[in-house]
This record gives sequence, structure tokens and C-alpha cells, in this order.
Amino acid sequence: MEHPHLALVVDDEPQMLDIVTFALETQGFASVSAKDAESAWSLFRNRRFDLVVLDVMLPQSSGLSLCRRIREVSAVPVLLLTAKSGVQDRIAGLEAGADDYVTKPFHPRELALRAEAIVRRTAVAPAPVELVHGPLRVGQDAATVHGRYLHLSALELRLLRRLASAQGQPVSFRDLLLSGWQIDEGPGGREMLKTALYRVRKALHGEGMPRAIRAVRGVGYELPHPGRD
Amino acid sequence: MEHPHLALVVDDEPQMLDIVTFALETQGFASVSAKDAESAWSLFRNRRFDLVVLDVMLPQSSGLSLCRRIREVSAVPVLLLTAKSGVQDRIAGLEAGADDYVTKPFHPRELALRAEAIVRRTAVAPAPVELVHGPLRVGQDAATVHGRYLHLSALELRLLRRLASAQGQPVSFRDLLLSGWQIDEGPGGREMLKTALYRVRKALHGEGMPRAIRAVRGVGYELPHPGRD
DNA sequence: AGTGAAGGTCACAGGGCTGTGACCGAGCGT
DNA sequence: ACGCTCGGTCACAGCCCTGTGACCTTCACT
Repeated sequence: MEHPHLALVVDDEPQMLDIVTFALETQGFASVSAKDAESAWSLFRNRRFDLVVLDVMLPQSSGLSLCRRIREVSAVPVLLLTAKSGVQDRIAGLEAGADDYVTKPFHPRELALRAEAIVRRTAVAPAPVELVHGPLRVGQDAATVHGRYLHLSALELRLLRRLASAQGQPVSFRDLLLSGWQIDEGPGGREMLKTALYRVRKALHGEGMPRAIRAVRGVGYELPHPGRD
Repeated sequence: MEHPHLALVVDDEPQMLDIVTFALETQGFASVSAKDAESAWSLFRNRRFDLVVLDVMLPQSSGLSLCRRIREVSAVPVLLLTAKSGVQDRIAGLEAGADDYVTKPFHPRELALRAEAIVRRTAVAPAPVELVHGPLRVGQDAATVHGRYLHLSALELRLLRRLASAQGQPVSFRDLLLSGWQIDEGPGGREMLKTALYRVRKALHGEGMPRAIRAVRGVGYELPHPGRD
């Protein structure tokens, strides 16, 4: 017997939480609630969810910001709840990686059916993609230069992967911190980042790619395409 | 410009190595040679190959045994070289996870074209499968019980995955050592395995699955289906 | 019941990873 | 040229992972 899908529902209004969780449960979901982004994030990191239902308007930290954080580490479906007038929110939401949205007020049945449809489509996690950058290839579990494995820790690999995915464009400190540590910028963050990237550079240097990573002062770092100075 | 595919060619006959590597290079492959299983394994672990061409008859350690070791950690295409009379070898080779075979003597062009075809089909690594075992779900990067993440190291996760993939059947010490450490049985192996599985059991116990892993005396361990005693 | 082998438990030690703080060099603005 | 900020380098310390060895418990055989 299959276990029910588990949804994380994030909204600061208790009545809305009740409506959403009830609608989902009539469709066979189990659900856990959070009333702000921080507690939602904490729950998300400790349990495995099949769906996240997320109000855009959250206190202190935007629902979209939470959506981005989630997207950095997971392909879990995200369903946004937006206000009727929030056209820009809806566009921003899809750009932040949400899969769908429902506009308030909504019929609970519609939400439940949309949730069910999204989860049904999420049958298999997408195949991990290998990023190619000149002689550098960065997969999900390892990276190589000219076919030779780099000796990198998991943290270092995440950072290198983020740089490679930018296709030669600069990546901000903030994005790198998000990718490497799943945190927003704060004190000490850049110091950790400096050292971690130093270690990645050493590994690249050891396999014949010195000076691959370049600092962009005040912005972040980049992995320029080969042949560019 | 795309880099050439890199092949690992394993054969104990120098003349055969020359024939194979020359044939592959005419098809645009780069190649590295090994004359026995151990040196091949060492090369394989340190570089990333797009293809392995593997003679079945190797000194000291069978080519099939090497094929199995490779398959434990990689989906890289494997092309076997077999003797004309080796029907059972060929069947055993496919069962060991090889993708294709070429029978000696062979036309170098045929080998090259088969190699090219295999590599062309290997476009994307298969999506990682999540194994479900009652309330336990074991993915490639994490495992959960009732949706709650288990705190496991990479080694522990590999072992749990191996047990879960056996669908309630016992898994031998040898298979567990292969999955966890990529080694054959030797002195001290079972001691490490005992301790590592002890740590996995502790984690399962902490999330509500005590006694999940059961020893099968003299054979190995199993993860029986729930409801069986 | 006794014995020996196999499995379970546990703590210790070593190595690797990671965050931190200090120091030095480079770059930019004045 | 100078000063300040930002980036690079490095070593240290703490934590986690892992292999090992010792000891205890359990099980199977006689």
C-alpha cells in the first residue's frame, strides 16, 4: 500500500492553512504546516516532501525567496498561492522555479486537483546533467579535467557546479553562498567562500587548470570560457 | 570542439591491445590500456572513461569479475571481447552487466563501429531510482523513514541501498563489501561490515525502524519485507 | 550443558573536511 | 604615492567519518 504524498503548506494566515490542508487531505495528501519561511525551511530540510504549497506573501522573508532556496537543492514541485492582483508576483514566482500557482480566492477542489496533477507528473527526478566547460566536466557526484577526476569535497563540488552552470557569466557571492551552504549572505559568509574557492582552485591547478576561477571584484566569481582573458 | 571519447582497453595480449586501440582511434577514440584487472581497476577509479573494452580471459582475475566491480559503481558502457567458442562466457558477460560483445577474431572496423554505437546510445546517465521498502525510501543521496531523513554517511547509504535493492532477499557479505567498498572479500572486511551495518541499524532504530536489518548467519544480511518475522 | 564460531556493541584513533582568524598582496580611488 | 578595501593564502582547531581491536552475546553443533 502506497504512502500518502506529503505536502508542506506555508502561509501566515491560520485560516488559509486550514483551508489548504483540508483540501489536500480530501485528495489523499498528508500535510505539515509552517507559518513563516524560516520554520518552513527548517521542516523542509529535515523531512522529505512530495509537494510544497507556498503563499507568496510571507512575513519577513518572501515566499519567492523561499522558493529559490528550495529550488537550489530540490526539484520538488512548488505550488504558489498568490493574491488576485499579483500578476507580477505570479511571473516572478514561475521565474523563481515554481511549477504552478493558484490565485486567491480559490475553490479548494481546484487546488487539490492541481496539486494531484503536479505530483502525478513528478514521477522521476530529472536525470542529473553533466556540465561541460572546456576540458572540465562537472557531474552531480564528481568532476573531471581531461577525464581525470578532481579531488573535491561535496561542498567544493557544489560550488564548482554553480560556477560551471553560469556558462562564463559571473556568479554573485549570494548565489554561491546559496548553492554551497543554502544560506543567505551574512557575516563570515564571504570568508568561508574565499577559503572554499581557494581549495577548489588548488584542485583545478593540480589537474592542469590554473587560474580557472576568476574573482569579479565586489560581485562574485566567474569561470570564464577558455580562450578568454 | 568536443573532446574525443576515452576508452579503457583491458587485455593481457600486447598484440590484441594494439589492434583494439588502433581500431578505436580510427573511430576517433582516445584510449588507455591495461594488461590485467588490477591495473585496469586502478586506472578506472582515477579517470573517467566513456567506454571499457574488456577481454573475458584475464590472468588471475576474470574479466567478468572486473565487469561486475565496474557495474557496482558505474553505468559506463562495457564491450566484452570473447573467444569464438565462449558461448557461456558471452551469456555470463551480459549477465554481469556488459552492454555488448565482439567475438575473436574480429574485424577491427566492426569493433570500432560497435564501440561508436554504444557510446552514442549512452547519452545521459539513467535517472537515479529511489528504492521503496515499506516506510523506508532510499535514494541515491539520502534515505527517509516515514518521510524523515536518516542521518547516514555515504558508506552507510550505499550499504542500505544494496540491502533495499535485494527486495527482501539475503545479500552476501561479498556483495555488501563490493557495494560499500568496491573490494573483494579479504581479512578484516567482515569486521568493517559489522561495524558499518551496526551504525546503519542505529540510524534506523532512531527513526522508528528497529531490527530492520537481519543477519543471515554465514551468508550475509537481509532487509526482510515488513510483516515477515 | 558445553564449546566454539559468528554476530553485535563500543570506544579509540587517525584522517579528511570545514570554519575561522590572521596576515599579506592586489586593486581601486583619491 | 598613499590609504583603504577586497581578495588570496595559510595554518589551526573542531567535528565527522571510518577502520580497528577488544569484549560481550547469541547461535549452532556436539
